[in-house]
Amino acid sequence: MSIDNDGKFKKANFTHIIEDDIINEDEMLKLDNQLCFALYVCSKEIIRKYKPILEPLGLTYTGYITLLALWERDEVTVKDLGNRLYLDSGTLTPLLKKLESQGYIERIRSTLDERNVLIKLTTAGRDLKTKAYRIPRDLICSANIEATDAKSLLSGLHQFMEQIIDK
Amino acid sequence: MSIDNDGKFKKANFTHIIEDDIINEDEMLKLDNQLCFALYVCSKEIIRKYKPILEPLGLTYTGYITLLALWERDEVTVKDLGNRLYLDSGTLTPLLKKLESQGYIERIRSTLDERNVLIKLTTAGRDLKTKAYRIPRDLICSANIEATDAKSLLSGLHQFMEQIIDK
DNA sequence: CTCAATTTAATTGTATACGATTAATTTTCT
DNA sequence: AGAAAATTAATCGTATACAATTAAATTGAG
Repeated sequence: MSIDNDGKFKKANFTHIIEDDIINEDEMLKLDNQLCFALYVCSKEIIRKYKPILEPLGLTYTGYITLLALWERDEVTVKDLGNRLYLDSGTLTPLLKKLESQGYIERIRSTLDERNVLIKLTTAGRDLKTKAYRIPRDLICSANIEATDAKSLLSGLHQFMEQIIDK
Repeated sequence: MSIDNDGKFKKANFTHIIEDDIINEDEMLKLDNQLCFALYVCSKEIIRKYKPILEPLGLTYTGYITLLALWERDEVTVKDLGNRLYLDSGTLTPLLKKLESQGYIERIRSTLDERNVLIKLTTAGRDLKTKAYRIPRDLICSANIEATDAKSLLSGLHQFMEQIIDK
């Protein structure tokens, strides 16, 4: 328990000691101190900036990251895709049906294990990657992102995710 | 334009020069290099961890951050709340109606300017703050978050948001 | 003073997102 | 082999989220 300037005990359940700072509980409830809120706003705002860039390709942000995953590894199950994208079948099934209707992927029930549906890029889906090369650049430009800041933030996030995921 | 080891020009539209690294466009399209995807996954996973903590109070994450905003500044318009939460009236109106039905807030059409609807905490809404004090601690605990990491990530995010918002 | 422009919240339509459940299939246990 | 358990994708219900539009009120220009 800590003792403040005038020598009185602080009530333990009203203070946290983090490094050198004492942060009281009112501070902890301020929006500016919410890590999750900052993450949430940041991701939403960037996704908004993706919108006009992805729109010419007929893609939403979720469709885009699904294709990113498939360009890395193709002919995978819905389950595998969900693990990589942190999405479940409730989200993926309608999304994949749309990408199929757009001609970017095929959904093929596996014959080896009929529980599995394999997701496979079509030629059009594979070819789309060529057009996608400009997307990261266009985003960095339109969102005014500094590459160095983005890189350090990204590595901080990866480290953080290691901590919190599956705990 | 850069020249590589064997003296040939690299195709400018296939390379980026960032600091000392040359990152080719295939790398740029990998999920692990997507800052937005990391933000998006991180915020979703943390919001998932909030769920069981907020559920006893009858709150969703959006309801929670709305109350956080109101505990800081009360009797505000929907517009003001939207500016602070980065949400528009399409999201807020139904959310605020629900918080009203739960007895946490009142929605009062302003008499000074009848376009405005003022959002005002009820006594129950103000009293809920006492129960909310434990939420940040509970989350940090259940999500296994290191306070020092969270603090540095948060400051990195605030700095980043300065860059990208309203550009 | 009056009409056009602006502002505000609500509404509508579309797209996510996830928990829970379901149906079909496969695996495991005995 | 055969029943129980586990796995997979799909479905259902609920909650976000946002762009675009609408309706009402206020402001501003002439």
